[in-house]
Amino acid sequence: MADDREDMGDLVPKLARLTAVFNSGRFYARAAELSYTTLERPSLTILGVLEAAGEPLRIGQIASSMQVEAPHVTRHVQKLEKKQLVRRVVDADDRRARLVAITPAGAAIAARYRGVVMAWLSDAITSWSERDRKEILRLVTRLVDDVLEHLSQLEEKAPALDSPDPGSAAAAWAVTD
Amino acid sequence: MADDREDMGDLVPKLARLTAVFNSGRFYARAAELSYTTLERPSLTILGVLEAAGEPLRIGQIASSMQVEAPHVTRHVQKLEKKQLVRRVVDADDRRARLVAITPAGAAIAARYRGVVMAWLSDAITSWSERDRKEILRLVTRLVDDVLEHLSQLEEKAPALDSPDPGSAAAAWAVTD
DNA sequence: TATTGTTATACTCTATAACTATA
DNA sequence: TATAGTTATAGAGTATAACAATA
Repeated sequence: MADDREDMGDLVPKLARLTAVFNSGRFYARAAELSYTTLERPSLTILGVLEAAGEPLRIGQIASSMQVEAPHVTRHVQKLEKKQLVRRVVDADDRRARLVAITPAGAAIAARYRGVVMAWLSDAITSWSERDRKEILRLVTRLVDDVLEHLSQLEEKAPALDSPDPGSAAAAWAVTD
Repeated sequence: MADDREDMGDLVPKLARLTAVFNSGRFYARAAELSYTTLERPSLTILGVLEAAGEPLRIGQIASSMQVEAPHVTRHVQKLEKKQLVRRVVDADDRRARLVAITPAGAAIAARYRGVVMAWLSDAITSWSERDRKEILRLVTRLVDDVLEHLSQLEEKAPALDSPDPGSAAAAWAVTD
């Protein structure tokens, strides 16, 4: 168990760098430019979520998928609606909610952006074997699923951690920032 | 080739979600809480970079590693210095530069934070086989290396893309946002 | 009374531009 | 003249709180 964690410890800095690259303004700016879009990053992300889902989603579902709070999604959906890249329909089953649906114009932009990133990623790993390509797709897919699953489990049973027990062993590590 | 790209297309949304999770404020807030630190995220990232490097680094090196611009690093290094989590020494070889070195207190915080993330990641994949764990470490490591390599190649030969040729085939795709 | 979403506000993150000092 | 870094400023990204409407 301790050994497992040691092994995985090497993965943390790697993932940190990977996320830094994909999340960097530089990376986004370049991909957006090649996609001929002036949309802000969260707007493009929303289009991507809707495209991947293949069906209209609620604000809450989009927020959850993006790991952000709802108001953030609301604001960008409003901008997207003005540009007619999404449209909103009242959810017949629950009239508090309104479903966000991607329009053909929105889907075109999402597909173009994804195509740019895809081509770029593909170019980055041209030297990989067929087997390694299949493996990374399988393992990253599984990692995403398990990480999200684990995260939602933590959130269910977690809220008591706001004020840690000062007498606990963990608190004894505490170091002043 | 077109097929390769199709396959990798599935990887894009997965990576997007993975990076969204690791980069989300929620995730950071939780890990920081468990690490008993009140440092801001970029400060913690800087400590992580210094810890991983194992030697003092220049501002420019840290910025490059984080994929951000130098002024951003400067500001956070100044905060870290006030808290005595890093110290700065003039580079004897080039007196324009000053090396940023992590202090024992800073290293303690970085290690604790990494430990939290590591344990959390380890818990998320407890059900994985030994083989899959080794594989994801190997493949993600390779992916990071290749992606960074490819990115730096693009930056070398890229700057001409600011104003795409309006007559090109690519520009013909252009769709108004 | 709980839940879905919106509006208002503020803070964090990051880039660009202008500047200083050394090479 | 070019490079490493800093200071100043502005804009993008996101969270929290207060509210409205429906369940």
